[in-house]
Amino acid sequence: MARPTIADIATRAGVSKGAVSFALNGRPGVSDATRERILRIAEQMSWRPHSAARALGASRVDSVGMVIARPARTLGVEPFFAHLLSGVQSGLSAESISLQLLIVEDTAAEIEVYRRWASEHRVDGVILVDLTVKDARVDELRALELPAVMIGGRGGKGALPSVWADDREAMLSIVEYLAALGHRRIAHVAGTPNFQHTQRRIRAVRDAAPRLGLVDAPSLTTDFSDAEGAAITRKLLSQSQRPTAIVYDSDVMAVAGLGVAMEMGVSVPGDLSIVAFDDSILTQLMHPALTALSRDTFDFGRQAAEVLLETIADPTTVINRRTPDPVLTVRESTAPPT
Amino acid sequence: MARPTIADIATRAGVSKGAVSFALNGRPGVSDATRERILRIAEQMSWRPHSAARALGASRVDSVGMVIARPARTLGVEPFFAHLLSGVQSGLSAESISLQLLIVEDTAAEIEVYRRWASEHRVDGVILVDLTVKDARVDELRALELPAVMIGGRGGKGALPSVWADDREAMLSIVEYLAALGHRRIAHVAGTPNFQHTQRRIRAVRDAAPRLGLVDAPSLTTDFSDAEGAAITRKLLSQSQRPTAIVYDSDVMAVAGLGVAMEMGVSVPGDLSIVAFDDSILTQLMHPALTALSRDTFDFGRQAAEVLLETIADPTTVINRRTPDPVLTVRESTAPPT
DNA sequence: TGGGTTTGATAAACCGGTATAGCTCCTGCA
DNA sequence: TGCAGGAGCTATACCGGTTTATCAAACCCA
Repeated sequence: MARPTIADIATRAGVSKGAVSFALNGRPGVSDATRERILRIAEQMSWRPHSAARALGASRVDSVGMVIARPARTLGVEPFFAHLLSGVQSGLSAESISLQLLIVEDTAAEIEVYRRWASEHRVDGVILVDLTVKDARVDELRALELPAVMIGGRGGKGALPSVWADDREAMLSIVEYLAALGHRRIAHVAGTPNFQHTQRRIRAVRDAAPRLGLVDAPSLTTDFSDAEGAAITRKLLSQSQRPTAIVYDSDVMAVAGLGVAMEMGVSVPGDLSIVAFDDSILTQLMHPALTALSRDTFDFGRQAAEVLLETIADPTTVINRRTPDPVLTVRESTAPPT
Repeated sequence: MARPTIADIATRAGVSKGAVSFALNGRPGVSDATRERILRIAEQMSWRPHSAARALGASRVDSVGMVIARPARTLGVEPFFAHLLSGVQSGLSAESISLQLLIVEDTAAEIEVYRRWASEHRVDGVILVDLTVKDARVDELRALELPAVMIGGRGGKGALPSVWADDREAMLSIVEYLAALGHRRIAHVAGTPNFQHTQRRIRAVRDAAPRLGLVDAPSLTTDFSDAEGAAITRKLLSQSQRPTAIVYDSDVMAVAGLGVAMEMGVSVPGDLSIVAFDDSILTQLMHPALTALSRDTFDFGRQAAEVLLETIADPTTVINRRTPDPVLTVRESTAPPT
C-alpha cells in the first residue's frame, strides 16, 4: 500500500476511523490497550497524517509565515536573516510546524501576501520583521485576525505580541564605551529613519550626549546601503572638525565606512574608531577587525517562534518578551583618540 | 460572512457547487453568461480558494520546498542564497505557488525532511542545491517519487531534471584571463571537494594548465570557510616560489585571502592578483575591489522554479536547462605580474 | 436490584473544494 | 418526425482527516 490512511489502519485494527483518530492524537475515547495496538499498527504501516486533510478538518495548517520586504539586492549580505531564520525554524521544528518564507519588494506587496495567506488559510500565524514607526501591517494583521509576533518592535498599548531587545541600552553601552576611551566627537550613521529601532538608537545617542560630555553627536540616517554608508562617512571625514569615532547601524555600512577611511588616509583605530551595531563574519574578515555589538540572533528567532506558537494557541494574551541585552565585542577598530 | 465558500457563491448565484467550481477554474461545463455572473459574485464576496480543501481534492498543494543543508554559521554571508531564493520565488509567484524553506544541519536531516514532506503531502516538488558527487538525495527523491530539480548539478544518464551553468567554461575564462595578463603561477583555492562544481572547476584548471603554459596550478580544497581560505592563502604566500595569482571558489574566501595578503605585506594587485569565483557586494566593498565572476543568481533561481513546475506538470520528461555562461567582472584586484 | 454515570467505541456529519455520472433541454440532420 | 449528440447544469461521491451524537456495556452506590 502506497500511503496508508487512517481508514486502512482502522480496518487492520478492526476499529472505526474515529477510534484511530483519537488514539493517534492522544485524546480520550479509547482504552489504553486499543490505543497501544493502533499506535503499533500505525507505526508498522508508517502512517503519516495528510497535512491538507488535517488542515481541512481542524482548521489549523501547522505552518507559519514570514515575509521579508526588502529589495533582493540589499538582502543577504548581512547574516542577520539567515541566523534569524535558523532560529525561528529551530523553535518551530519542535512542534514540527513548517515555515513559509517570502521575499518581496515592499510593504504593499507584503500586506498583499498576508491577505492571501489569511484568505487561503495557508498559515496559522506570521512573524513580522523590520517594524516601522507607524506600521500599516499591524492594523492589517489585526483586521485579518491573523496571529502575529513582531520581532524587534516593542509593543505598546494594544500592540501585537513581540520579542525585542533593548536597543537603547545597547546603544548606550557603545557610546559609553567610546566616551570612556576618551572620545567626545562621536558620529552615528543610522539606518532608515522610519524603522523603530533606528529611532530608538538615535534617541539613545541624543539623550546620552550631554551626560557624557559629548561635543557633537550627530545621527545621520541612511537607507542601510553600503553606498550611503560610504557617502556619509566621506562627508563626515571631510569636515574640519571630524569625529574621532563613528558608530554604524549595520556591519555592512561599517565595512564600507572603513574602506572610505582607508582610502582617505585616515588610520583606524589611530585617527578614527569604528563600531558596528551588529556582528557577523564580515566584521571579523576586516583588517582591522571591527568592534561590534553582538546579538544572539539565532536565539532571537527561536524565541519569536515560541511566542508565536503561544499566541496561536491563545490569541487573547499578548506576550511581550524581552531578550537578553546584546554585548559589545571589542576588536581592533577602537582605541582612545590621539 | 467571514470567509465565503463556493457553496455560498452557489446559493447566491442560484447554481450548484459544481457549476461554481467549473466557472472559477475556467473549465467547460457552464455557459459564458453564467460563468461571468459567478465570477462577478465571487469577486464581490472576495472569495479565495481554501488551500487545504483544494489540496485534498486535487492532490496538489501548490507549494514547493527547498532545503539548505549548511550549518547556520557558514550560511548567510554570501548573498548567493538570498538571490537564489528571490529568483525561485519570482518564478513561482506567477503561478502563485508558495515556497517552504528549511535550513538544516546536514544531508541526513535534509533527507528526513523530504521523507516527511512526501508522506504528509506538504509539497509538490523540491529544489536541490549543493549537489555532491555521489549524492544520496537523488536516489532518495526518486524512491519517494517526489518531483525535483537540481541546481548546479548537471544531469547525466537517468538523473533528475537540472538547471546548470557551465562551471568549466567559467573557470577557463578566469584562468585564460590571468594567463593573458602574463601569470604563469596560478593557485586555485577550491571549495569542498565532494561538491560537483568544485570537481568541475578543479578539472578545468588542471586541463587548461599545459595549454596555457602554467608552471604550477595547484587546486587546494577547503570547507568554504573564511578561516580555511585564510590559512591556505598564508601557506601559499609563504612558499619560496609563491603564486602570482590566486583564484578563490567563493567571495568570502577571496576576501579572507586579501586580508592575509595585506597582513603579510603582499600588495594586491602588485605582487598578487586575486579573483573570486562568485560576486556580491562583498567584493565591491573591498579595497582594492575584487575582480569576480558574476552569475545571474536571481535568474538561476527563476529558471529552476520554471523547470520544477514543468517537471511537476509532466514528470516523464527530464529537462536539463543550461543557463548563460557567467562573465568575469574585472575590478582592481588583478594586474599583470611584476 | 435498579437507576444513573462513566467508559469505550461506532456511525455519520463535516471541512471546502474537485471529479464524475447522469439528467434535461436544445439543436441538427436524416 | 424521430433520434443522436452535445451543451449546460445538478447531484453526489470523494479526498483524509476531525468531531459529535449516539449507544451498549460496565461500573457504582444506595
